[in-house]
Amino acid sequence: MMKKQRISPDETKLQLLKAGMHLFGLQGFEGTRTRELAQMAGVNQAAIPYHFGGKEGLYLAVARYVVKRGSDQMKSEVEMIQHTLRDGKLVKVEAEHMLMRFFFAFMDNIILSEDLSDRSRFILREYSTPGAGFEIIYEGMLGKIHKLLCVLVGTIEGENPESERVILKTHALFGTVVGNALTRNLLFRRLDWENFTPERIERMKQAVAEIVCHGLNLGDPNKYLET
Amino acid sequence: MMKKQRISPDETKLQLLKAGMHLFGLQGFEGTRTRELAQMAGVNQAAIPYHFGGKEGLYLAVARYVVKRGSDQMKSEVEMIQHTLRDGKLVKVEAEHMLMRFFFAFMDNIILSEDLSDRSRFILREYSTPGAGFEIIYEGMLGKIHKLLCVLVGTIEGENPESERVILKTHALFGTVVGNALTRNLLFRRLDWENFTPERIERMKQAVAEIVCHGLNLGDPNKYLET
DNA sequence: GTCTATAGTCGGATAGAC
DNA sequence: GTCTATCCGACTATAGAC
Repeated sequence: MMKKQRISPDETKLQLLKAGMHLFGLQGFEGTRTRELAQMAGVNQAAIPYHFGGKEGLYLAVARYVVKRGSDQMKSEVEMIQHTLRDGKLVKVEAEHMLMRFFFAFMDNIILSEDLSDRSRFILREYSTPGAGFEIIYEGMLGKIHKLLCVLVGTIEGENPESERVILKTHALFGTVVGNALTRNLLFRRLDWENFTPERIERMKQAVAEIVCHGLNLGDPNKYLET
Repeated sequence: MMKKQRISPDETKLQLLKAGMHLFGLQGFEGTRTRELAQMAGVNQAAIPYHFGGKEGLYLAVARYVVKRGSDQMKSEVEMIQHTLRDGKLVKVEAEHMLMRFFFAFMDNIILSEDLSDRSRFILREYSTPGAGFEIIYEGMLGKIHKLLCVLVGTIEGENPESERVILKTHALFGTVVGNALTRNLLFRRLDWENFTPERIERMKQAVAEIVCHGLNLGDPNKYLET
């Protein structure tokens, strides 16, 4: 007993993945030093080239890790929807509830733990620098979620879920949710917040729900489009 | 005549600002090399420390340049709204039209020229890395726009424009617009687009207008919130 | 597998001629 | 003000002992 504390190889990799998710998300790829990563992970700097083939290898591994954790988290929501779809019995009223449930689950997931906050920052950064990382996240997660949402919106509106119209509308709707995460710093400034809390998220959900359910009740949209 | 082509100091600075807006927006601060910046600007690498005190000085100057150009562009819309507000005669129906006009102008501005595309990329990046640059953009532009939108939404809903409820709702609404820019790569993948065109933007406006005007027509939002 | 030490590269700022 | 050349610090990857 009491022999030198030495973590397992798997633990070394895991700690590096966590550190990478955090630091890459905050500072970007070039803005993050391998020494920082190693220090935060509590491992040696040389462990990065050894285990991941280099800094870039670690970055891509982090992207896959983010996808894996995100998929696990949304799994129950996604499976419920897919199950109903497979039965071919998805009707409007169910689609409505599933859409809202999904949005709310997404908002909870975006925010409510440090790990999740790291994940959302990492993903946000991928939006602005599409590359191999975005590819991994799109293929593994984002694309699937988006398609699923389009199925729900298409069902609600009685239209082809892969039509341009439904995709654009779904994307705009999704913006009400992801915008809260992507532009969180703007929101924080406006409300003098320094973080999200469960109570605040409930009030954000209320606002999102109102928009999704009936926008601003302005009547025929076309009257604004005839410019 | 025909003496050695030598650009003016102002031109040197301008070219560096343009190159900075483009490259910083695409690659981030650390991801961009001063040699790249100088080459794209067609000037000498040593001109960066000379004119801007260093790479970081150039970055902040770019942030101010982005604010200036953005303010100029939105000036007519903003002034029209402010003018009406000063007269104290803003009524619901006008607020509705102004809100939509503003959203549409914003969408046009986000997208429709290379310069604008560079600007929006630069701003997007600031969202994910708040720092001195975000400060400049918030103080000079984003905050003002957000407050103005809240006034419009508050007027439409007959509520205090600076109440948390109105701010959250405005932010969610604004998400339908900015989301199209922030998550453009997701949208492009889903629709097999490689860029925006005026026609595509018109169809995006249609989708945004529908959401803003009446969401998905789902009835009482509270029925989804009682979890 | 992990560690220390270091090699090798690169990038930003500077010096100084023009 | 602009240019070339260069310095100096910082970073990643590697070598090699344990």
